[in-house]
Amino acid sequence: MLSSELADLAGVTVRTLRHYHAIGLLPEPPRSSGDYRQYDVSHLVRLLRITRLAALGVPLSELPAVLDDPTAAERLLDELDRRAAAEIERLSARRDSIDLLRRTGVPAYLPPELSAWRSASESGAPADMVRYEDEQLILLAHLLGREGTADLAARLGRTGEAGRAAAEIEARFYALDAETPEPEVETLIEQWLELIRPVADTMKDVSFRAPRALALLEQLERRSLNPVQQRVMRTLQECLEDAEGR
Amino acid sequence: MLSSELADLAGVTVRTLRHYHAIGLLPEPPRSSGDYRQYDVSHLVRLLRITRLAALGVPLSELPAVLDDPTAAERLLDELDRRAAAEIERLSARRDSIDLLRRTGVPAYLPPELSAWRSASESGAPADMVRYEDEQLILLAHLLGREGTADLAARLGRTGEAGRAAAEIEARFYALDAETPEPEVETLIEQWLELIRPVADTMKDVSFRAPRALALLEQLERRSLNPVQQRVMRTLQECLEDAEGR
DNA sequence: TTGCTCCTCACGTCACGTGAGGTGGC
DNA sequence: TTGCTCCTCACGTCACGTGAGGTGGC
Repeated sequence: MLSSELADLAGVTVRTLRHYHAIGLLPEPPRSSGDYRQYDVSHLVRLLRITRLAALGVPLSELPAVLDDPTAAERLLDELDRRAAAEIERLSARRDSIDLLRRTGVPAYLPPELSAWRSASESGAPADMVRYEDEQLILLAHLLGREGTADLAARLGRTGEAGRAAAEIEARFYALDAETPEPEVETLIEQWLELIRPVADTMKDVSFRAPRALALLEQLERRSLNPVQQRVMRTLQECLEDAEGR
Repeated sequence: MLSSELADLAGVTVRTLRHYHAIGLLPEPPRSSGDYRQYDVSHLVRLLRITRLAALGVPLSELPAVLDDPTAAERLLDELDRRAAAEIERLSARRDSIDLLRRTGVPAYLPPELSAWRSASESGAPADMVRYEDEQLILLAHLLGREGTADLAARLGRTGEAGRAAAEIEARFYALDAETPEPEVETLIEQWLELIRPVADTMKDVSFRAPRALALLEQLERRSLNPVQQRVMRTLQECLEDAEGR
């Protein structure tokens, strides 16, 4: 039979046959007139043995050994099974992420676990503040790790009244600039402190994967926040540290 | 921070950073003395956005679009999910095969579904007969397809007494050669017919995936069986056809 | 001065896919 | 004579891995 017949019978492409010839897996058959390859049933059987093992995940480079020695395959099976299981694990996690992304409706480059913490885009904050918030969440989620993020999201969930209050404060924070009257800034700090104090202990409790995590988050603030906003953040932090010191 | 710090923080290799620079995904940072790249937190965030999307299965070539336009990702999610699901399906089938191979203890290049049909290796048949039987099973399983093989194995299972009888007949068949006395050949044919007749209808019933399937199986016989064995096969077939004709 | 880390090419990986350009059989 | 199928190079794919060979900072 000709190349295309063999390929069709075995469910592969003609190019695959050529490849197997090139690496010595499949013997070259005799040629007919016009240099056409004439395969017979022995080539089909050889090819089926190859595709069978390839479907198990055996690399082509291992096939010469495995085709000749059945025990060689047996030593491989455990490893192949482990790899398949690990791959399935990865792909299942991927599907879970996709599912969560769709349910939260958040952009795909964001950690969906923290989607509830995203307030800027809904409160109509300026574009650069939306961007800052997104970047902060991306950085935070990575520095916390998968478990740490899930843990924090569970402990500091943003549901109901508390969530709305936090979002409202943040909206006012994102709107701050040099024009904001000083009393308004003061009021914001006071109200924010009141909201944060009860959960400050929980925040102290989180463990980051990198020692420089807090420094990185501060660098992001310095890059994205205006002077008034940076002053507010500093003041908040000092007040919390004072409270802890006492 | 330097290349290796950034890479460690993001959980990638330095080579990956270089690759992302080369394809324009990650901007080149300024250089310090000695031509060292000096990254800052903005590069880390950009990198994390990239790895996040890459982990979802988004190809790097799509990333420039997806990073700028959140809706672009949304259109991709369905496709990515389908691909992940299909991959999982493939890998699960692979694991099932590996599991079945281990349970049957059959060489990995054989179809484990038909492992019960493999008698030559256990009955101490000559090496070329073991080989023939294996090749026949490989070819048969492929020509029947996954479902067809499972179906046939279920309907013509080789368990208990009938299985032992078949194996015994086959052992005598594999031992046939020019030295075998004619009466013994005749007896074998008669006994084999008796065993096969009740299930001949079931055999007629199977549908092959390729029209040339029977011709291929016959070609394999012609390549591997000696003249006496081929004569036995022909006689068997003629008797079954006669019985059908009546 | 000695490692250590950084740098830039540049080829390799894995299993084929995809043309380009040419020839022979129905 | 016209398609159709076969043939042989040979470069491309995808996301980096892996040296080779050289330089600068602690």
